[in-house]
Amino acid sequence: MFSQAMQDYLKAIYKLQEQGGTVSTSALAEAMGVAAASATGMVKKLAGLKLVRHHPYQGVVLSKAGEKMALEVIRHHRLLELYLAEALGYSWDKVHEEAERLEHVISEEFEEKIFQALGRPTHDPHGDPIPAKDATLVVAEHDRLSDLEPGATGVIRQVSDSDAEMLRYLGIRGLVPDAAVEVLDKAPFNGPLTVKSGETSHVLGREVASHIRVEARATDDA
Amino acid sequence: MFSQAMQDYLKAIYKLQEQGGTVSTSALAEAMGVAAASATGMVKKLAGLKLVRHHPYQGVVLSKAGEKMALEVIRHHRLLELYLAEALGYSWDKVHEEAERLEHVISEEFEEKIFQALGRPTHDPHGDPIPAKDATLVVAEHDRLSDLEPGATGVIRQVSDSDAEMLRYLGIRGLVPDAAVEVLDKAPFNGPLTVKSGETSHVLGREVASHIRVEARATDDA
DNA sequence: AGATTTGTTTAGGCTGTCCTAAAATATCCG
DNA sequence: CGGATATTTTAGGACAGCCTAAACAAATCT
Ligand SMILES: [Mn+2]
Ligand SMILES: [Mn+2]
Ligand SMILES: [Mn+2]
Ligand SMILES: [Mn+2]
Repeated sequence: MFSQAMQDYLKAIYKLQEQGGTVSTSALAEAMGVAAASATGMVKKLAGLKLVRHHPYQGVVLSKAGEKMALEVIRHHRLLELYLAEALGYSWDKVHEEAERLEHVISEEFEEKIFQALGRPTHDPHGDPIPAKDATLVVAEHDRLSDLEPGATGVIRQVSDSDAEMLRYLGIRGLVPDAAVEVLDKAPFNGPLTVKSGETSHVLGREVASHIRVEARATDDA
Repeated sequence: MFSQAMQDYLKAIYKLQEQGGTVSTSALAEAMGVAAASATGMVKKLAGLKLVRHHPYQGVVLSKAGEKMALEVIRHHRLLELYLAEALGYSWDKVHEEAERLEHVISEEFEEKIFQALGRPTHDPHGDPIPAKDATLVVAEHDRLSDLEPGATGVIRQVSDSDAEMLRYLGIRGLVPDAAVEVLDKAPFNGPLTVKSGETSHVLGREVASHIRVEARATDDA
C-alpha cells in the first residue's frame, strides 16, 4: 500500500489543484508544512509510481490513479468527520483533527460500516461533498457569502473547515450548513457584513464571510 | 509522544511478561515478527527512556512507566474491539485486526467517547479485561476448559483472541463469554472434550479447549 | 538583453526502524 | 569442568521521510 505520507501529499496536491491547475512544489511544501526540498523529493517518488506527472521547475498534476487515491483518502476523511459528529457527538471544530489521523488506518470494511450507519451520506459536517466509492465527486460551486449583496437571501451550503477557531465561532451562531441567511448590510471598504439567520443578526468580517459558501435564492426585487 | 513501534513493543513485552516473568529478546522478536537484532535495538532505546529495564543477555522487564504505557495502549485496543463489535456490527473475529491499527491513532477524547457510549464496559468481546483510565487492571484467573473434568459445569469467561479462524469456529457454536457449558466427556491420551452448551453438544480438541477460560461452578457430587 | 530576484532541484545528512552477518555471552551436556 | 550449541548483542547497511545549503532555472526588472 501507499504510506501515510504519500496519501497526505496526494490529498494536498488534489486540494491545491482544485484551486488552480498545476501545483508548484513550494505551494505543496507550504501545505504539507515541510521544506521545499522535501516536497520535491516526494513528488519525484510519486512520479515514479505514476501517481503524478512532474514537469521540473513547472509543477505537478495528479494522474488518474493519483486522483483516485486522493479521493479515496478524502472519502475516508469526510465520512469519519461525519461519523465523529453524528455518532460520537464530537463538535464540528474537532472532527477534522481526529479524522486526519484515522483516515489512513481504517479498513474498507470500516469505511463501508460507517457509510451505512450514516445512511449513505453525501456531505460532511462542513458541507463538503463525500467522494463516492468509485472515486466520483459531485462538486457544486456556491457563492461566497462575502460576494452577496444586501437583500440577498440563501442557504449556507458549506463552511471552510480549515480553521477550528472559526468553526467554533460560527457554530455558536448557528451559521452552519442548511441554515437560511439573509444579507442585511454590507459595509464599504471591505467592511463587515450584517447577516440575519433565524431571529438573530450577526456582524461578520469579510474574511470570515468569504469562508462561507451560500446557495443564493433568486432575489425577488419586485 | 511514543512512536507506534514503541507502543507495540511495550504491549508485546507486557503480554509476554503476563505469561512468565522476564522476557527474552528472541521471544520479543518472535512476537513482533522482527529479527532478534531489531528487538535488541528497540529494547536498548526503551531502556534509555526508562520504560523497561534491560539486563543484557538476561531479558527485559517493563518499568512502572512502561507498564502504564502498555496498559494505555491495551485499553485503547480493547475498547476499540468492543466498539467495533457493538456499535458497528463487526464479527468478533475481525475486531482485533482493525483495533490493532486504530489503537495508536485515537485521541483521549475518542477513547472517552466510546468508553461512555459503551456504558463504561469492563471487558472486551473476547472476555479480556479493559484496563481502567488510571492503568489499573483487574485480572481474574480462570480455568482452562481443557483442565476441567467430565461433569464440571461453568461459564465461559474468556477466549483467546489470537486466532481469528478459531474465533469464527467458536462463535458459530455459541462458545463465547457468558455462555454456560458443561463438560460431558474427556477422551484419554489428550483426546477431545465433549462439551454441552445450551441444547447442543460440541466436540473440541484439547488445543482449542485450552484457549477457552471458564469460571467453574463448584461440582455438586452429592 | 543582462542582471537580479525568486522558485526549484540536487547534494549531503540525520533519525527511526528494520535487516544480515559476525562477535560475544550464556547454557547445556558429556 | 570444558567444549559444543543456542541465544543475544554489536557492527554495518538499507530505506523512508525529513532537513539545510548549494546549484540551477525561470521570471522580473532596468
Ligand atoms: Mn476506502
Ligand atoms: Mn470537513
Ligand atoms: Mn488513552
Ligand atoms: Mn480482544
